[in-house]
Amino acid sequence: MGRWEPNARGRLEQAALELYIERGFEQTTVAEIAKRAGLTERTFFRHFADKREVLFSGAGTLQELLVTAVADAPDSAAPIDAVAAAMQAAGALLQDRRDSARQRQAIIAANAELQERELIKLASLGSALAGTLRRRGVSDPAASLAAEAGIAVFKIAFERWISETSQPDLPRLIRESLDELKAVTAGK
Amino acid sequence: MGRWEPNARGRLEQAALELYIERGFEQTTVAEIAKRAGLTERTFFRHFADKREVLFSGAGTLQELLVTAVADAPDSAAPIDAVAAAMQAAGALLQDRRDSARQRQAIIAANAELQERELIKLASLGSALAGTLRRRGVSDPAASLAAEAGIAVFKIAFERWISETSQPDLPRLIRESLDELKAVTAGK
DNA sequence: CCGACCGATGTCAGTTGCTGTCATCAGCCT
DNA sequence: AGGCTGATGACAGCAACTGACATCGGTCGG
Repeated sequence: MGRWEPNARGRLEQAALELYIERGFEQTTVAEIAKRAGLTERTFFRHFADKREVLFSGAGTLQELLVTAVADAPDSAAPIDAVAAAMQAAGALLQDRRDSARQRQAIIAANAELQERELIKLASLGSALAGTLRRRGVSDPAASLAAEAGIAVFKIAFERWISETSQPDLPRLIRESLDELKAVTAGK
Repeated sequence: MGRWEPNARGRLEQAALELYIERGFEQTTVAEIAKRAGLTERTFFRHFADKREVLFSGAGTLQELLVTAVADAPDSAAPIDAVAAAMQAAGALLQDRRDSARQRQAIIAANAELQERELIKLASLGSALAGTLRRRGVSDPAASLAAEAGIAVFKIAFERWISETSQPDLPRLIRESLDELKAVTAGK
């Protein structure tokens, strides 16, 4: 233990989330976040690259999860199915945190800069998944397209999951979204 | 005519492009851009919402183009083919500006903030195309998926077009990318 | 047990993106 | 002539972010 209160990073995340909800992202200053966490502005920027990143701390873990899920898929699985299966596994983890997911998504939906950050995280995920598919022997245009298509499937399923008044099953929505994509791209 | 040199906006665009190439995006200040254009920093922000936007002034036009192309597609065209045809039309327009496209893409590739901006422009394009498809009678998950898939197809074709040492035909790359997507999503 | 070292934090000054506000100055209209 | 308008300049100010240096406990080798 150091001489300071423990878990500075966690306190900063918590404080930021609260303030973003209370007054919105733009109306919150980093100094306010730091103050609520009992720290200084400078320390905030030692833990997070910028004011947005505090909302995306879980992205790295999620990406690793999906990458290993794709890497561990049976060899018999087609690329798009390997990606979709990984997405369903991730979806299952989100299933019981729907309320926090909604809250977070509401914050992001209210601010363009946050949407930009989310999009680049998804793009990074796409590159990682494409790389994993290539390591499984999938050749290049197919690997990138399967990864991008998988992300599109997830995005649309996630939107529906968040916006439904009932509480649908996210993995099921992902599977349905994948089936819909397959139908839509069924060649003439 | 006013009392000032004409085409302030164009001069700002030109100056920004030059400086972004000369020293990179981050190393260029808005004050420098304005000075090279013979204007002030304040005037820059009257013409462009922020320092990045100056690289995306054509996005609106391109989006309108694609939306009308999808809207004007024959009723017999499947959603994904209507989108792909629109992408091919846009690709044909880019075909003879490959050098400037490469230059621009090199600037964007060197900076994460610019990549974020590009991604949100593509996302906005996706929403617009999905809306157009819906107006054509396509139901919702299919419309969004067709639009997103079409954008993925374009992204991957564009990357190849930019990175090839030879000078391939962009519309052809788009068609090939679409075929690849159809192959990849061919359900079992 | 002591002093050197280390890692997390604080302090402070500075740059830059971006905004609000008011002044200026031609041309245009009546 | 006089007033209106639209584009620009001038200036002050805020907030995000960075670099440099100080501080303070704990740890570890001697």
